[in-house]
Amino acid sequence: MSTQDAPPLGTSVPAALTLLRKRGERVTRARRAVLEVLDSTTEHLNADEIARRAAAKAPGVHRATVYRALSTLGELEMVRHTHVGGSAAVYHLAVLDPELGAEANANAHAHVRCTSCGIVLDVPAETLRPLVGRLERDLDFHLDPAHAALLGTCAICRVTAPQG
Amino acid sequence: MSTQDAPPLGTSVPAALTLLRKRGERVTRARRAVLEVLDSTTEHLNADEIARRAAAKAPGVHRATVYRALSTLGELEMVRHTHVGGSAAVYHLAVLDPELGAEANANAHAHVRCTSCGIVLDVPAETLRPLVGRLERDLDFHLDPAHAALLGTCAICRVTAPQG
DNA sequence: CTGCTTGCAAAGTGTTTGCAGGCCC
DNA sequence: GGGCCTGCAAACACTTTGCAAGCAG
Repeated sequence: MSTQDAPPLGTSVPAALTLLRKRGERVTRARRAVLEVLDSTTEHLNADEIARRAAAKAPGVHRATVYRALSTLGELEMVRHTHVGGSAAVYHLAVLDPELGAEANANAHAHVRCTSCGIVLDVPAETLRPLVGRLERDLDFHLDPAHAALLGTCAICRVTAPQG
Repeated sequence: MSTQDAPPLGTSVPAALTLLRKRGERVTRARRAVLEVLDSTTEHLNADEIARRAAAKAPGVHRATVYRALSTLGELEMVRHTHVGGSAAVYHLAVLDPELGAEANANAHAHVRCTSCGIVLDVPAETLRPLVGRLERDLDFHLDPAHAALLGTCAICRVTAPQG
């Protein structure tokens, strides 16, 4: 539907593990489980939910370990997270292309979240591009559009509870 | 510098208290202190810092009370808050015009925050307007540009620590 | 007086960290 | 086998809440 297909679910883990090893990082049960969880969905999962699902795949994996794994994978730019309002950060797999490395973020997108119902909507990176350019020029500020969600009210909630 | 002057510091409290009473809310020591703190600066203060300063003006004012006051004032649209990454929300006085009510938000602005040094920069509402319109059209989503800060890297940090 | 607000303490989220032991390479 | 990772528990930062007393209107 877009110019670039979303990566097929459940196919990125082997490449991710290879990349991990290539970077001198260890491949552990916990890290594999986290990657599998992230690779199995397109949802916006928070650390707690990732921990729950990871523990289902690899019993005993601890929440703290999931946080550490997400942190490590984040530093390696294999996983990205988004802060969404005041609540828990949500994580997703970066598009991993063994050839291109972590730059192949063709599915990079920003998020907006409805403060009324909590739904998170994806916004194509292209939509944010003008703003990115503007901030670059005006403030010399390099925006990372995917790192924080903007907030507002979705169509449904606007009808349900008009600008109360 | 802009088409609209920033409101002069230290002048909004009386009007705010009047508005409070007009809405049937009580004027208390804690609420007055919070309003005075917010009215005395243009900084981006979090609840903890507001509590610290409020306690200086009105000894005994408790952090929990400050949170409650900020919440109440927020519902009345006299105070706005911004979520900035994963850290504490920052609060500021909405422009209160007794004639116009809380809509007179001429100084409304969005924020961007440098993930490296933490500095928060203001972005004029005007800069976000195209994005607001775009989301309105594309997703029927009503964006509140001031409610969450976007993240990125500021000019100084980009030089100091070039892209990772 | 009435009951909204407060102070206090405690609980609730979300996330990080110190330490001893375990597993990857 | 050496040292990175993990499990656990505890600490941490931010925010909310139950309750009895206090003050605004």
